[in-house]
Amino acid sequence: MDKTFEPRDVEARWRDRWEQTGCYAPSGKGEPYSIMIPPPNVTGTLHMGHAFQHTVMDALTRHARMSGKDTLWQPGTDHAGIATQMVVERNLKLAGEPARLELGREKFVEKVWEWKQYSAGTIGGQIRRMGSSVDWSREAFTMDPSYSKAVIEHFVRLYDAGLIYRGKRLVNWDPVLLTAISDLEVVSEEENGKLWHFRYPLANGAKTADGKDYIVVATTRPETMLGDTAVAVHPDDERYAHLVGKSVLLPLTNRGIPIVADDYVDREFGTGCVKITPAHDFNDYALGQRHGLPIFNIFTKTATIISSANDSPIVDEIRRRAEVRPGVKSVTMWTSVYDYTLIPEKYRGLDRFVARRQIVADLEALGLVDKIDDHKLKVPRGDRSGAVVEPYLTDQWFVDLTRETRHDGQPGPGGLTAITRPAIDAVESGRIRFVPDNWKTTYFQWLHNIQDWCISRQLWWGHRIPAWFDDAGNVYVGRDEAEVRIKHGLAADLSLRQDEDVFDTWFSSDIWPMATLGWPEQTEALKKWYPSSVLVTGFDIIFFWVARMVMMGQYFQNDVPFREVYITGLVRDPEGNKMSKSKGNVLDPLDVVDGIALEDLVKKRTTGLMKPETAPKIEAKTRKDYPQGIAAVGVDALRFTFAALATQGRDIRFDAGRAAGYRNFCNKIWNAARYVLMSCEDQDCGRDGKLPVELSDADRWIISKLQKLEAEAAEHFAGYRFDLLSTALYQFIWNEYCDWYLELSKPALQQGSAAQQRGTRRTLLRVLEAALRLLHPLMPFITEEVWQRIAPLAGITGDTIMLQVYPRAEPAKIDEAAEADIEWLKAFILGVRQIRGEMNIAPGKPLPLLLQEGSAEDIARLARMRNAIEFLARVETPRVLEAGDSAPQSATALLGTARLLVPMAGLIDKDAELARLGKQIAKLETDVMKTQSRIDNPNFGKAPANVQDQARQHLAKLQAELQILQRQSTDIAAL
RNA sequence: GGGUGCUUAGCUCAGUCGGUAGAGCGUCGCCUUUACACGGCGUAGGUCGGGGGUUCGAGCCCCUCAGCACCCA
Repeated sequence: MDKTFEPRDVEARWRDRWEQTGCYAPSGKGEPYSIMIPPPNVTGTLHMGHAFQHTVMDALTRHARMSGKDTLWQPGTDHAGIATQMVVERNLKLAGEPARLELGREKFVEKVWEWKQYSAGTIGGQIRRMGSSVDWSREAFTMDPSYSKAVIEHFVRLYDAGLIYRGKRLVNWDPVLLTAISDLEVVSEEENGKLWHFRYPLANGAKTADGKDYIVVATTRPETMLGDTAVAVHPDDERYAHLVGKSVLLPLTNRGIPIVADDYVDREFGTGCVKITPAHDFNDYALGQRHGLPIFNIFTKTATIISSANDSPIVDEIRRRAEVRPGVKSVTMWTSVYDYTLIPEKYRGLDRFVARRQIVADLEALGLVDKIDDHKLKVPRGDRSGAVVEPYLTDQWFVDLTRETRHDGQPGPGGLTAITRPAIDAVESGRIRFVPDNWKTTYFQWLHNIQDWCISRQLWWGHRIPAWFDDAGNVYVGRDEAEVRIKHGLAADLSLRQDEDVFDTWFSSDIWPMATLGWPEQTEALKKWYPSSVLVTGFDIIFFWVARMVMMGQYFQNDVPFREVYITGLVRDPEGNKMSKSKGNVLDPLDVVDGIALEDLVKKRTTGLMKPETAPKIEAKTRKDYPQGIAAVGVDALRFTFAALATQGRDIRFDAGRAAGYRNFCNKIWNAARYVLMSCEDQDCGRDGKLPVELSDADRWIISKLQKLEAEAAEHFAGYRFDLLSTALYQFIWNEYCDWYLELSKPALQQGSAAQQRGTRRTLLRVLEAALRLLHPLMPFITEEVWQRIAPLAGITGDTIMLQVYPRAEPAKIDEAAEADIEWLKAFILGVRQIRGEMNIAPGKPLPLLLQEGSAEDIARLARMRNAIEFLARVETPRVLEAGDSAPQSATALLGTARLLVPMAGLIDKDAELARLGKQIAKLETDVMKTQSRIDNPNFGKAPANVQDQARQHLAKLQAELQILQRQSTDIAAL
């Protein structure tokens, strides 16, 4: 074996072999266990967050597999409609190729497919390199033909059940990407703006209470005034009560619009008068609905002012279905107006922000601007484009999630009953458990305030909506055009055109746990692995994805899609910022694995930026965070780092130093294995059991400790405590096995009998072999590599550690006596080391040593473990002092009630020993004081008896120790 | 405005049933001892965000204040 662990070689050796020999595929035996990968977007490459979650999933998968379960980790990728479409559009631009609209739909979609092949390949490569044991034979993609069929199927079934409707509604419109987006894709942040106060002249000679012939409305969006269809005041507002029912003359347009009363109006805000633009504001829309106001759309889909009859999607007058909804005061006939001639010519065709400036200027010229205040407001922007989102009236498809009964009046449950409530119930009833538990409140909160889900997107990349229109505007839904014609009895020559739009991506990934297993067919795989065992994902997609999978799983399979949801934290940069390409603080997990020079990292982070001007800042931060670049740590160390940082419900700051520390841990394991091999190869390791084997205290101690570790590992897997798991493994391997057991094995192998040597070798091998299996789910590569060499010597056969059984504790092997013996031994050796270390005595120099006031047990232990003590403490044979013996002046260490004495003659400086004792005495004195005052508390008698006893015993012990040290100090001082 | 977290050693974080605080990294000293310098041995470092309460006893439970983060409206 090499002297240092070289991860690259080892990883390369195993990852292909595991995959090719079918180790990743389900065994077909045992209890089913499955994890569905949250399909990464085919937008590029995996980031640290993926690597983290994949580490967790792979650990769970390997653990389940080793525990004998029929384990499936289902891989795949998501087409990620809008995100991927944007990536491809940008690539076309960078390559100087024709833009999307120039190419046309068919050619463009071909380009996206090319990109998908590339991106999925990159992602697959990354997943493979990380050692993730997914079943590649089942790899899925949300746009695969079979998957697409399932997407269509679930839409048609929901539609047929009256749970999907098409409606003209205000949606969040992205005027750059030209598509509707869902509420979840809008990010609102506070920005500095203005609050304009405009004077709207009263019509027909009406006057305000204080005699003015105008009222003042306040607005943050002056340009929308062209679409105003009312002014609203609060019904209880005395200032305006007499004006309700009267009209104002809308400036610039000279349209008369009514003054209405509605308690939506906040009397305290602005002037208490609000201009109402139902077509361009969600609140105004609702108000307009209540008051039967016309909806006057003034924008084209690129958010310029309409200028011709073809600009708006609203092409004819519509009549709102009479519908009673909560909050609707009256049912009114409701009319939408489209008439570009109502807009003064000078504004037609202007961009919304240009129009704003023009309108303010024109009102100013007319003396109608009352005042302009600075104002902070929440500006809604599309999370992809960053453009200000426009509430916009368009035809879209919705999933009903809010109605008790069907939207169309047919008998049957509505979405609230059929979809939303069962999803709430799945978690409320405990059939799905969130880990950590408190995420369920987030889940409930969203579901209790849910809106209908707009599932159509005006994109080209995605599943095209299976709806067809005839020339009369009738809509027919079916699995394909042929089915539609049959289902609705349409003539073969009736011309039908399919809806141009595609589904929201989440309206395809919502069936991921079912469709990847073959749904709608009730396949064997579906029967076996649905529900999946656990979903591992981030809290940021609880709404987008988790809740929606629960909805669809409950609806279609009448069962939850997963039994547990383990919510991971987000991986952040060293300062705690979210990692994002635009911030330039992303890390490629493989750059941590392979290492990267500072200059390369800077280059990687500053090329291809959306905003090239941010490059200097990004460069500075990168140089600050990683002044030496990043050292290669290998896959195992990176995985272990993620596990160690995976504390419950907390985001994790990635710390390259920590990863380097775990690389050292790998090296430690490697060298421990080297030592074990050197000690055991070509030796009698007690394998055949024919010759006598004798286990020492140390052997029984480490075996006992191993049992406790195994029990702990089981517990931590069950509780998803990968942080505690990794700490326990690290402690055991480094601080018990390497620091103590390996050292103890040295004297045993040098000086022990044949039977003792056999016992030691067997224990060295068996404990290491078990530790490797325990560690394997977190560190697959190094454990496999080492196991291949160790296992045969331990008498274990098998092709791979992957398919070995995960160690389980055997309580019978717990040996408290041996543990106590070794704890005593450690204390003994530490006492001597402490003196040696603090007195600066060379480590190799053998010391004389006396044991004073040792109990019978101390003396027996000393006799039994003398070899180990002499070897590890580097002492001459310790001499036991009898009761009457006088001791020379010595440096002292306490060992329970006994004392270890290192004679000072020629070794130890008087002052140094006094200083050392002084420190220990000071510490003991404060401890004594603390404990004493606790006992002296007059009410301490109320504490349970055992606690009192414990405290008194503790005090007595401290006092005894203190006394010994004080006496010692006085004696030495007197020299 | 509503909700969820967080604040513990220089840094990053554990801390289970309330019993008197731990780890890794870093610091400082000694050591090229035959598994490992990606190492060994030793050492220092804490008013557990502030205040109040419950309790024999609070990092942990309750109240309150401050700061930070995120989610929803």
